[in-house]
Amino acid sequence: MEETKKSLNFIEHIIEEDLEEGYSNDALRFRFPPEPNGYLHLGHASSICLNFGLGETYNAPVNLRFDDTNPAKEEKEYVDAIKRDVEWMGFKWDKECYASDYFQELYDWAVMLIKSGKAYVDSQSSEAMAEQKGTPTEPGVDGPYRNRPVEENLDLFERMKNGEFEEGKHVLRAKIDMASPNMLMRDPILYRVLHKAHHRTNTDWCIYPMYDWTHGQSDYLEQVSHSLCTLEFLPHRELYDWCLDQLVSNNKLRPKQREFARRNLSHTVVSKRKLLKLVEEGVVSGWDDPRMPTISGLRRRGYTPEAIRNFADTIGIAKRENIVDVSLLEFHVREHLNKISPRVMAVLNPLKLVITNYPEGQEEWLTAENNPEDESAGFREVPFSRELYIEQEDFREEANRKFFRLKLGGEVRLKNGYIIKAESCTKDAEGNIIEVQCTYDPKSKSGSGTEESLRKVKGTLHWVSTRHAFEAEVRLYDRLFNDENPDGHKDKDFMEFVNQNSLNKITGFLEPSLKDAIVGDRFQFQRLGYFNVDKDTTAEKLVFNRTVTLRDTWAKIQQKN
RNA sequence: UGGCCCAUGGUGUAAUUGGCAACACAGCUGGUUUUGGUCCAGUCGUUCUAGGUUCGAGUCCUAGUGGGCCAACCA
Repeated sequence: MEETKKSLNFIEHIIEEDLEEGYSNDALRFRFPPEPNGYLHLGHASSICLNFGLGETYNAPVNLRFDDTNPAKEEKEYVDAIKRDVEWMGFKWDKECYASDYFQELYDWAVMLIKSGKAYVDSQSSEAMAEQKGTPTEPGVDGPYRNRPVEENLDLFERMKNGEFEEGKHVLRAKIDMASPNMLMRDPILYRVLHKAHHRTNTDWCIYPMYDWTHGQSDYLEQVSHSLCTLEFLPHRELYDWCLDQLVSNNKLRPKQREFARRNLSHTVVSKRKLLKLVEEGVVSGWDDPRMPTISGLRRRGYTPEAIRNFADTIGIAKRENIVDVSLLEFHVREHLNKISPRVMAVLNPLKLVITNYPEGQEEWLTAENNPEDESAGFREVPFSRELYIEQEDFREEANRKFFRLKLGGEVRLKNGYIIKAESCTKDAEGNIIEVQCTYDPKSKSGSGTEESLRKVKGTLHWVSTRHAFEAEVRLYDRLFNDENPDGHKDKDFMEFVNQNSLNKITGFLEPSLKDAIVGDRFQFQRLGYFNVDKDTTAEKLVFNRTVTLRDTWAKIQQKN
């Protein structure tokens, strides 16, 4: 099969260039390096697809590396959740790595740095150091400890490691240039004292390396060829390279850091800090609340890994600011779910429909196609009887020609069943329609092949038999934020845009075949949308999440009028 | 009042590296359809501005404009 030439993103161009300039394909290695301080979200999904995707196209290994240098924020719970999410996405990492595995090397390298006069122990307060650091427009000035003798630095650093000092008393700083136009080069802190247990090294260490003294070295130790991160790390690149300069040897590969723009999604936030706030303030039920843009939330909502990967591939990667429209994500779930979801009938806003010429007490089982997109999906039987539920929105006493549904005197087909005609309706004291009476054409049965069954009527309705249907909880979701860019307002906090009606729990009436559904099962409720079974399901009650609605042209027509 | 990064339709990304601006989504029109779904066809619309180099510029240069990042013992 001729494959159309795929266009490359700018990262792939860089790699192609490296390959042309003599990089061996065997030297390619990537990594996905999350900090285990929260759950992965759609932004991470993009990065995962980028790195692991590169691994697949170049047949190169990809490490999963936990950037765990801050025990104050990191937990094993997050490590486990991250591994689960990456696996669910369908990717296999080569090595499972931890920055904390390199603490000894990092310490040794720091000692080496001190010995060569390129690092010193600073004993000032953080305020004093901040003051000397200057501002983006003004150079910094040297601090009083900058020229501390090597022996004294060595002694103090060792005692920091031995736990002789409390937090904040001393730090180890690189000696670079307090006047550099790049703030990060103004003698960055390399090590700080933290008397906290680490989820892996426990209390073995009480000094912890900073990000900049860890990331490049970790890449180097793992021989990662291309270290990809988001744009806000661009200013760190100079420091990344400075750190590598201190320790790379000629016969080993020198990693390259390259930066891409993080993906923003409209009507949501993708920042661990902000997602954490939604969880802590109880706006959502947890990190895996189906409204969350986390991978675990999307999974619970009924999204498939394929949908997310296709989405990530479609939006690609670049260097400019962006807000990707959620409709693109929704397109990809629908596209996949349409292919794989069995069709079923469920009524969410029931209106009783009585077929007056259908014998009382009679029932029959009609044959229904499971998935018109998949011949192998087969057929099932659905029960039909005199009393049915249809959707309230599917009946009007009067309506114009654009309304393809049931109206008095009008005809409609009941999906997989008969053509019916509405004759009358009953109202309660407030004037609400509570029942519709209709007649059916016994010869019009679907699939019977009779002349009547072949008749074209404009509308087809889904339905359930009142006697056979069973109740289930159905959770309908709306976007979590009313604003397209909730954290894009300087004067307003993103929390102000939280949609108060993002969750609507209702009771639905489902066809009996659904009784055996188990957690995670996905269905298309015909004419309504895609739904999956939520983990809150119990032996007594099934709970469904609406993953996404079907495309709804009728809703658009109505909006216009 | 500094340094760095970025600028292509409503959205996201491409453009054989200087050679006919393309793909997907969204929107709109129509067709098919026992899901107002799917599918099919059509349509809409773009290189931030001003100069320059060139036979030729989205691509290179200069200036401007707009947006972003940088002053955590976070990553």
